[in-house]
Amino acid sequence: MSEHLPGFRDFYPDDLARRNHLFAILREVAVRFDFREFDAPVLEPLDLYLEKSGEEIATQLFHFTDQGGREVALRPELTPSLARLVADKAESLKKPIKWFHLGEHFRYERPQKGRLRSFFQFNADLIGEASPSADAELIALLVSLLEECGLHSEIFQVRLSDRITWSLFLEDRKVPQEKRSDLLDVIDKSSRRDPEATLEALETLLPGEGKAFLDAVDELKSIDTLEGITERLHSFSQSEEDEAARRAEDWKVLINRLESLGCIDAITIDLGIVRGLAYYTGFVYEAFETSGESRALAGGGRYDHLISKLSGGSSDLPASGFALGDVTLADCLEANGLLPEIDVGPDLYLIAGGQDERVVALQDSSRLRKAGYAVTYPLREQGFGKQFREAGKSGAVFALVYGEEELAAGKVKVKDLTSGAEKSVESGSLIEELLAIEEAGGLAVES
RNA sequence: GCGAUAGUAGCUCAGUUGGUUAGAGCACCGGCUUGUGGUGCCGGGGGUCGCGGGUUCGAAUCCCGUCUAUCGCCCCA
Repeated sequence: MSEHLPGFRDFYPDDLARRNHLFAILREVAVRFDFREFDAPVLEPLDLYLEKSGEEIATQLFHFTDQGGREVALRPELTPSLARLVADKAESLKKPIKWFHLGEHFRYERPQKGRLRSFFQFNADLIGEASPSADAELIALLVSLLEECGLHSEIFQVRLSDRITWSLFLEDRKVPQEKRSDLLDVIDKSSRRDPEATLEALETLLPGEGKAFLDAVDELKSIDTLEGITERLHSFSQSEEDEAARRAEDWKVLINRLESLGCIDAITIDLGIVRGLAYYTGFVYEAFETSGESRALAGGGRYDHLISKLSGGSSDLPASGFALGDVTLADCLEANGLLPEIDVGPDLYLIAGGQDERVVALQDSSRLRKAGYAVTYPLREQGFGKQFREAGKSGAVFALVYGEEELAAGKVKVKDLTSGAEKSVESGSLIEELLAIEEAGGLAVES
């Protein structure tokens, strides 16, 4: 039955109106935070993605060989393209770079709730600033985006974590360097896996120490206050100026900024968030519905070495950013009754009695359209009753009636389709009259 | 890629232990209606019952396969 490819969507006008409405909100909020919109190609060299993520990623890409023999792929994410844009002009771009992007992405994966093969993603990145103030700005933007879509902190929370804190934890426990990335992976999964499986995985990596390690991990994950984090980090410290002490200071700066920016209510400290990706280097976060079940609304974090890696070392800039997907966002809004029905009706619906009246109505439609009104009229000859019915169903704000009487008197009858009230106006001053009526908030019913 | 459940009109669904020409509401189109709609009345179009095969005198109904969707696993940039 399905006419589109699996994981792809058709957007009928009502659907697209809703999508555009949401996108307009996202764009507007991003601009308020002084982020600039950019774009990049949808189709990129396959290598761009293999370099970042390895060969295995190819099975999850839409990729093919083009007629020129080039291996190409539809973009599954934006970061590699962004890194190229930034690296190419790293010298001349004013720092910090605050850019955002809203576009379609493609991943060849099993479609599920909240995850399709084609989806739109809002990306925001802040490049060239390594301090936690940049992370705070991004998180504040994320919270604002969700709030302006109608959500609030009782519906969603941004779970905040830090990979450096985890590294210091591993360091403190004297875990060999080569096992750290695997352990972070196990820790990342531990929140959505049953404890037995986690214990088993830990025991494999650290024979004999699995249980003790798991207890220590759970203890760290249970911390949900700045004081708790600070205390724990100082327990890793050897001196007042080592990395653990500096990280405690970073946490303090970040949390204080988030407080000042007014979004602390939407933040939960939760070290259970690690994010699977190896390239994250600092604070990481994911936005979730508090109701629990659904997948992350958004996710992001700091990736200080990625631009260097993707640019082949030609430029090295600290960076941080997040992505917000349209599928989970729309699901969340719908579940909370916040998906608006967008009215796509015209401003004016013209109703004409006969041939002569129609000529005048069409002439007016031309004037009105040039003046900026969305104008429509029935394409076929129809009776008044029928035309009024159509006018009502069209969603138009006003009907303009061109009948025999109006034509003879050089007038047009304006009908407010919401209130049902009518007013005859001089044909020559129609636009002025319409403006006055709109100014007054419509035509009132005579009492 | 692996398991589980489902699939009947554009949408939501009904369809008796297998039995004539598969129905309803909403939506859509037309008429009543060349001067008043969204909210009246009458009528109409629209289905290879997801697709393919099998069992049977006969299949929307039972069996197998397949596709798609949903849920769980893997993954989640």
